[in-house]
Amino acid sequence: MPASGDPRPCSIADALAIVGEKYSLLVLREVCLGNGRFEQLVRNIGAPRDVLATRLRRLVDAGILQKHVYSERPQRFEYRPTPAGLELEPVLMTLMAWGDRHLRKDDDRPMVIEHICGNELIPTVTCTACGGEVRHEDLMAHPQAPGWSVAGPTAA
Amino acid sequence: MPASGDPRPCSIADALAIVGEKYSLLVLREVCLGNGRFEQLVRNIGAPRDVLATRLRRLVDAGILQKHVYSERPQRFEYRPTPAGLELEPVLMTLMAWGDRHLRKDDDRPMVIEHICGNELIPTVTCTACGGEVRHEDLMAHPQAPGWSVAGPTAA
DNA sequence: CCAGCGAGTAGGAAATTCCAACTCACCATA
DNA sequence: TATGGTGAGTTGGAATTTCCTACTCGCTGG
Repeated sequence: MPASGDPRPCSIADALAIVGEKYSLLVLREVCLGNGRFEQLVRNIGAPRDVLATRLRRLVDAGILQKHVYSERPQRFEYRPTPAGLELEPVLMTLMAWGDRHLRKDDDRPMVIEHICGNELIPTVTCTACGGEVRHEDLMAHPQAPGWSVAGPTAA
Repeated sequence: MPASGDPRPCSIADALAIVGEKYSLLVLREVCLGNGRFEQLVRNIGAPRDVLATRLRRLVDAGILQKHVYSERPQRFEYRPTPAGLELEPVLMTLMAWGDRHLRKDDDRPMVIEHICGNELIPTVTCTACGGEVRHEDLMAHPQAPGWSVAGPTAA
């Protein structure tokens, strides 16, 4: 992903420029689960080792992961999410829920997340101000910068 | 993205296999904004036309977009999100908010979304059951299928 | 001394992306 | 009826990335 190419200023594009490359979000999944060692990542994600090394460098540079030494002599590392990285976990949860709903028949979810409240986590994206669920019809886009021409129902 | 490669059964990986390719989520952004025509997509996303054509085919096949005829003779199309596609919009909003928070200094957000409640949308991912915000420390992963070995704090 | 593990690097084949140009159908004008 | 223009792609090759296998390097354990 050399040039962003995106002619619009957009935080979605910017975010994807960092975590949108192949494997990056799966790395984050593993790291959030505590499986942050290189060999674990290779095994659990199934990514080529060199690509993985590149991704890890990038995610560390971006401040999403941190390289943690879990053993001096022999020196061994583990990747852990930074606070910024942890803030992406809700994105993963939302994506997982979407996949569970739309990509699987029945209830054969490969993974269930339990929330501290005791229930299975079914994430909902809500408006912080009013608490209401975020639905397309309730949104209105207001471009703040040039480069945006919005046409449709979500227009400004 | 030929082989998923992911040796684990995982709805995050499955979802990313569909919408995780370069440009796919940007296509969804534009389409949710109502800019669903091929030429608009080319201009607004900055993707090569051939790649875009491939992505659009894939997203339609996956049931995320629908090709809509807005003019017979000359035949002209517009891509629109299906209900399944619209359910990904919260993912985009969450990603945008993350980008706004971590990738930009100050408040130079390129786009502000207004919620129907009258406030600026700041999305929060919450637990549907208890309404609490989803935070890493409050989650516990329970693998339902073989292929999972979880080590860390979020372990089962 | 030899084998083995973790964490990568190196080299080349295979697959994708990128770019510019081209097509095809149709309309508008003249 | 030629001439130009638009929308929605397709095509052909060059430039990048990915993928795969093997290799390295530091260190430990027997």
